[in-house]
Amino acid sequence: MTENTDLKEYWENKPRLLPNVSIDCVIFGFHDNQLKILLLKYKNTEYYALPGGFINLEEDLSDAALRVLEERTGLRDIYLEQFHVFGKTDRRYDETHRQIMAGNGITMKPNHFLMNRFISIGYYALIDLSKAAPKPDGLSDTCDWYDLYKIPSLIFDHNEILQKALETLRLALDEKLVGFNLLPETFTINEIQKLYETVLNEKLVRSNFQRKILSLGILERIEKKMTGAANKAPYLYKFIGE
Amino acid sequence: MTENTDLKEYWENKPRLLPNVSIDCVIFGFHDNQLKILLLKYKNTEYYALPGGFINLEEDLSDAALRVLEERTGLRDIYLEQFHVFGKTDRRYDETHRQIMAGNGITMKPNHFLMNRFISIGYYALIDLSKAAPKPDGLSDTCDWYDLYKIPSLIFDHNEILQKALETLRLALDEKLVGFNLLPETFTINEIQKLYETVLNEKLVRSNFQRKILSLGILERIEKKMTGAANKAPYLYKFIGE
DNA sequence: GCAAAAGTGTTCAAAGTACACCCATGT
DNA sequence: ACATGGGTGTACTTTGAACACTTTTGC
Repeated sequence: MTENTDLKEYWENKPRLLPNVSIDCVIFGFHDNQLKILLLKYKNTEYYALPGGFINLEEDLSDAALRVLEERTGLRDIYLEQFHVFGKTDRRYDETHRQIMAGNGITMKPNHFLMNRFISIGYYALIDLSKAAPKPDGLSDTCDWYDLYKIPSLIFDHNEILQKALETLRLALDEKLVGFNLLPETFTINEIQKLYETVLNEKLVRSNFQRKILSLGILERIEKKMTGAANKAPYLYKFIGE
Repeated sequence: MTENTDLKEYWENKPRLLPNVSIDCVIFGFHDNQLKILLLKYKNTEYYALPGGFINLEEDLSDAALRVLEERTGLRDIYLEQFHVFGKTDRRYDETHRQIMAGNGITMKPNHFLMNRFISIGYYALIDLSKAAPKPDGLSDTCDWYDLYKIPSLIFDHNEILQKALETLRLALDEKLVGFNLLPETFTINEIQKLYETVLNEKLVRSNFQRKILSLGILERIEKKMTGAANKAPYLYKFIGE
């Protein structure tokens, strides 16, 4: 049985899933002083979407979110936070689903389980972009990073979901920084500052930021980092206890 | 057709609801310097529960929460906030459901829609207890206020849901105070302070609280309130623009 | 020495805390 | 008058923003 036969079988029948509920993951990745978002593009369409999935009948909600994240990035043990449930009655996108499936050579019966209203539970994650290995799902042909401030138009209400995730992230940045997998093992204060500036989309005062971030008491100073540049070498830091 | 026949019919068949999803409402009410919670007690059982409900197929999630609130309190246009989704696989309470139904003379078929895993979306509301007219639902015989710090053991994971709601409320108190319907039309600063102290479960310094709450810029001073007590009369306040 | 970036110090303002004092009210 | 609770003032501490100064590095 080829992989494609599996895929057709899966989508043409009603899988053993929690009906009418989906998960959407806003996966933030940081690199090159840019905050990026992981998006899928469905085969033979111009439809971009957040990585998402469904919940198996015997699967915790949070595990389902972790699974979606792992399937798309290969990463495990990642900090994931639930931020909102989107539940308007007009979350029903029969025609778009039909086109996505058509792009994969799959014909949907009128009573297909996707032909229904769905509520979607939003999760967000923050990762070190360089550690991820993005992988499209069966229906999409690309799974790539997009600059947060150059996001294409997304299917369904995914632009709204992304916006809400970003708001939540901005409010939670300080408290959640420890659990984040957004930075490499060791890093300079300047790198964290760039991260903050990118997430908040505003410039911060270097000297004050330094004190503020150190005062959180979550950083441990390691050795200096000789960059080869004609200036004072910054210290490297890591999160305490890691 | 008697009302009881309707009830039996409703619960013995699969109603047109979003399957496997429920709503639970943590309804906080303030009165007599006490923070209370609205709880149901199911007929002919010792089971206490948060007011809850299901989502009609053609109903927004937030409207469903508002409807549950109105059905139990008679109140409309109330501030409601979604705070968490509870989605563990063990949220499946066949035996308890069976007993609740049995208490109402209803026999559940083995494939009844409640005999399944449910995820539950938590909402919380804050109301002026004296404005509410609690009304049991069809399956319960009481719908009453319980002191927050004397909560009985609740069914399912409702104690956990309540705890999470309280944590969210404590963090959001300042920002959400305006939208709250937790106080009467007009009130004294002391009444708000009692509210804060009850919610936070700690004593606050009177003089400082006064300034802090006034500095929020959301209160408008009305006339004095002659209490008849042997002390200076406090001013009454109302929320600006109400 | 000089430019560039890192690290530290200084100053001022805002916000939060502790506590004292005065004011109004009914007995 | 005085006890009681409401309202305001004052002094101190903490937090945070603005900006100057010093240190380190490679050319």
